[in-house]
Amino acid sequence: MAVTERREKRRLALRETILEAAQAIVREDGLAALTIRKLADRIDYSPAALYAHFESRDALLAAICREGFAALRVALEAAAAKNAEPRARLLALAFAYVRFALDRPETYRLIFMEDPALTKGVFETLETDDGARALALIVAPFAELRAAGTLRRSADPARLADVLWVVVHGIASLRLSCPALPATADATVIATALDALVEGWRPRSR
Amino acid sequence: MAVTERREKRRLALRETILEAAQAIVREDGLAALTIRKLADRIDYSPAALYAHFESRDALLAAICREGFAALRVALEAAAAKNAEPRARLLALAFAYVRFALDRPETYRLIFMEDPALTKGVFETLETDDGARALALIVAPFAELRAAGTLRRSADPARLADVLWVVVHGIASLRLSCPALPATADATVIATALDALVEGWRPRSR
DNA sequence: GTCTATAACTCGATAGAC
DNA sequence: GTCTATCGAGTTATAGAC
Repeated sequence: MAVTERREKRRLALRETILEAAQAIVREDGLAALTIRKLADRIDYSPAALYAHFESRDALLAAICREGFAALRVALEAAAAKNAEPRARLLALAFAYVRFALDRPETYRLIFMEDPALTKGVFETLETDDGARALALIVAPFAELRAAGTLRRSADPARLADVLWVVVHGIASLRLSCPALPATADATVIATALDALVEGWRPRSR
Repeated sequence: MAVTERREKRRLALRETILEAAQAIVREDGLAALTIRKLADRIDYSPAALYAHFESRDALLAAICREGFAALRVALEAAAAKNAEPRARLLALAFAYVRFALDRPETYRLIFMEDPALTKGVFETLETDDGARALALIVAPFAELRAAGTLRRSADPARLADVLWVVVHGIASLRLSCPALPATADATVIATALDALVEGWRPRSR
């Protein structure tokens, strides 16, 4: 079946080409600029051809979302791998998260700031549960800090991780929609919040 | 000049009618559902008539934004007024903020999660500087806590206020776009973050 | 599978009559 | 100011030829 095999290979390659071109358009001109016509034009196919690979524009968006989220997880894993010390790792994770959002604003926007239905659908179909793995990266350092006695026994690592996530998402999404607004620099907000979380949950002196 | 006066009054009333209908559509079906045609239909005017009152759809959106932000400020002021004690006031402000976003999701989205250009334009033309007044509501309690010796002298109230704002915006915007996501309840995230900020910046024991 | 061609819409905005 | 009528440009999606 070498023929059908090659055909399948070509098919997947074209799908990939479409996806990459779509991401490029979204990256360059934003989500609203992604139209089937423009996309087809860019890769020299007719608009109708795309429908053989993606059911609809929404299906295409979902695919972009999934790829984007996977990239975010990779960026976070890279940041985590470089820092053995838990607190430094948390700081690195927070910076990597915000950096990802600022580097790929339209992708981040698509994943976390647009249509809830799209986001929901994407998170439900993530392979290998990217979502849980990404969150686990943030939970782990808090758990380590607690195990080391730096945090109280009553401090719940999952809860602290959610707070930190809320902080970094808050920074990212504000910068994407009202860039001028939090007067405080991103790095300062991250450091202040993380310091507060760790210091605020340190075991009481006595 | 009683005639022109009455005419002006009617004119303003119609402008108000348009604005309210537009807000209703946005509230009910979202920003994308707000079209000139649908709006005109709703108030039994022709599409063209609206252009006598708003230069463009964008101008209409900006007006909705301004009204929405004013409403947010009012909600925050009400929350602040009910709590003399600074820490309780911060908690109440945080809850009021998130509640506003959840009560009027599409309005909140329009103000803080959509087009940066729109947001920028709106914040630059806010009358009586609503923006600064709203932020001042959050800065004040932190300043009071510091003055009372509950926070270190080195704790900057404006910086802590920015962090708290980032937290509440983070919660609000995540709930609007991925409702399922932070597993931790909103109230818990707020309480955890606020506790951390205050406890983490308490004067060192010695 | 991919093409051309087009259906069947949507939209914002404007011209010109009244 | 408000109307009707329409322009011009946009969209997703599909029918049918190849």
